[in-house]
Amino acid sequence: MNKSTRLQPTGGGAISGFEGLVFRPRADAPIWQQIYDYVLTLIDNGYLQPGAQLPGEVHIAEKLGVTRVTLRRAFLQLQQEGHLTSRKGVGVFVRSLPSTLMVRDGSRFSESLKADGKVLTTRTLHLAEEPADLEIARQLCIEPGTAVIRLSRLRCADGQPIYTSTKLFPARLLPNFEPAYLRRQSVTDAYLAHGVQKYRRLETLISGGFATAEEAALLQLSPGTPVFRTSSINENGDGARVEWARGCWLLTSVNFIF
Amino acid sequence: MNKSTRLQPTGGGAISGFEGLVFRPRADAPIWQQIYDYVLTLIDNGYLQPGAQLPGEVHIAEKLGVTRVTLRRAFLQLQQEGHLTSRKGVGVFVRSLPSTLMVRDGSRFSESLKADGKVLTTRTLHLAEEPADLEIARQLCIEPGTAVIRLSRLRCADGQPIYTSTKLFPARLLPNFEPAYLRRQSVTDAYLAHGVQKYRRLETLISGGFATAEEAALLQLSPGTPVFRTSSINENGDGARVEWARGCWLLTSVNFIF
DNA sequence: CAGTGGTCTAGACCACATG
DNA sequence: ATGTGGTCTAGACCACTGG
Repeated sequence: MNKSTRLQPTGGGAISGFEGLVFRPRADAPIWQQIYDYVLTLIDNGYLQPGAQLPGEVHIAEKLGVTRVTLRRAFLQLQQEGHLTSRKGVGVFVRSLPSTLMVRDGSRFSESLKADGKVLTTRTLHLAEEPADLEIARQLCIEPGTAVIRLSRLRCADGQPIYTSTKLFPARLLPNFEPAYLRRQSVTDAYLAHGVQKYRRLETLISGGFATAEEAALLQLSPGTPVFRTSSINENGDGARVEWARGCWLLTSVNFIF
Repeated sequence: MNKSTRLQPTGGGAISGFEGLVFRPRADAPIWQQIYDYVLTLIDNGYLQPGAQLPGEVHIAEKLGVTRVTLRRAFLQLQQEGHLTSRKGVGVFVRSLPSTLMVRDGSRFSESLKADGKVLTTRTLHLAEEPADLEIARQLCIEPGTAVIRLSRLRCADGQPIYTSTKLFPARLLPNFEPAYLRRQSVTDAYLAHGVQKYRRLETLISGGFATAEEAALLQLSPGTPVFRTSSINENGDGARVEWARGCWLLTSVNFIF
């Protein structure tokens, strides 16, 4: 904890519309941290609903009796933790954090994604064939240049983006992938249509990183927000590699269990 | 990527002592991001060695022709990614990122921690008996109040703190833990001394979070830096739970493989 | 066009660590 | 006593979005 700063807290007030909860700066902690706590409290207590837009920064800063710089220091942390999102020229919004999804391994993530009471939806961003580059070829144990199917998706829980994934399949093993998949946006369906009843997770790698601009846009985060990155490989019953998947997950809303 | 800002970049220069690499602000990206890149380059090229102290912020800011605020925006990101650490009243230092350790599961983390060529050291922070609280009792399947052994450690690679862990053992199963452990600071030794030859990982949970003040101090990070959190349980050959371990890892320097 | 967030400046005071 | 990082202010300009 960073101790600190003002001997005589001056400001005070409340975000317009939430006068029920007043902000009273103390002298024992940085003001931006107190604003951070204040906004979190507003969210936790339902004053700020998921998806709601906050008043403008200038307005809030004035109400709280601080500078925009100080306010934004608090917002920065809140954004990095996934509680807020901002869209330039538009506003700052509350990002409902899906109180952490449990992701069990053993099969594919998308299957084990069990969200208690949450509605999981899928958006297919990209689906096309392409030649395998060196990295893809290495992961799938095929020759570079071989045709592979690239599938990029965005998965949401209750409308909030949770993770994006890019999967790559050897086209030879799944020649009729597209129509089979598109019927219900289900990879499992596509597998079944090709007689792949069983597959097993060969290896899963979890690492940490920071959202790129594209990832941030998809997940409705600020660029630089910390994320999980996963990389996993599936084999079919014959021991052939049928899928290489990479995922990008919001750090604060997922638990992995193995 | 945030496009932006200055039409006429004014500043320019180099951090004192690294005149070999000059900082030339462009107009197509935020200055703080360019400083971020600049410092990363200095580190990558060996101008800034691990552990080295940077010149004062005022000095650097002046040299680069920016405000301290702008400089600190870059430093903030660098700290959150684990490249820099700062100690109040002392200075800013380069944190050598151990190019990501691989951590394989299946046994205990500490055993599978294979760092290519890195010297792994252990610092025992705390070792004592205590009564189990509700959470501990639940995790270890014992009665609340039963005696447990708490062991907190800090592990470093090449002197750089990588992760802290707190392990809890039922004292009944390991009555002679302390001397057996302390001989080589090895939990495995303590197990062997009690005839626990085999144990298996019952469950591992990986989540993301942000370093608390204590964690930050131990890991030499700034508070609020994103981290991995792990929680795992080990059983002995009889199916009894012998260990509940929680870990806190620097997000950017660890890969988990399962 | 007006309003929003993103960036930057130029100053200032503070707590802390060190010599 | 000095130098460090941590915090804060008051103002400004910009690019973007939407009506």
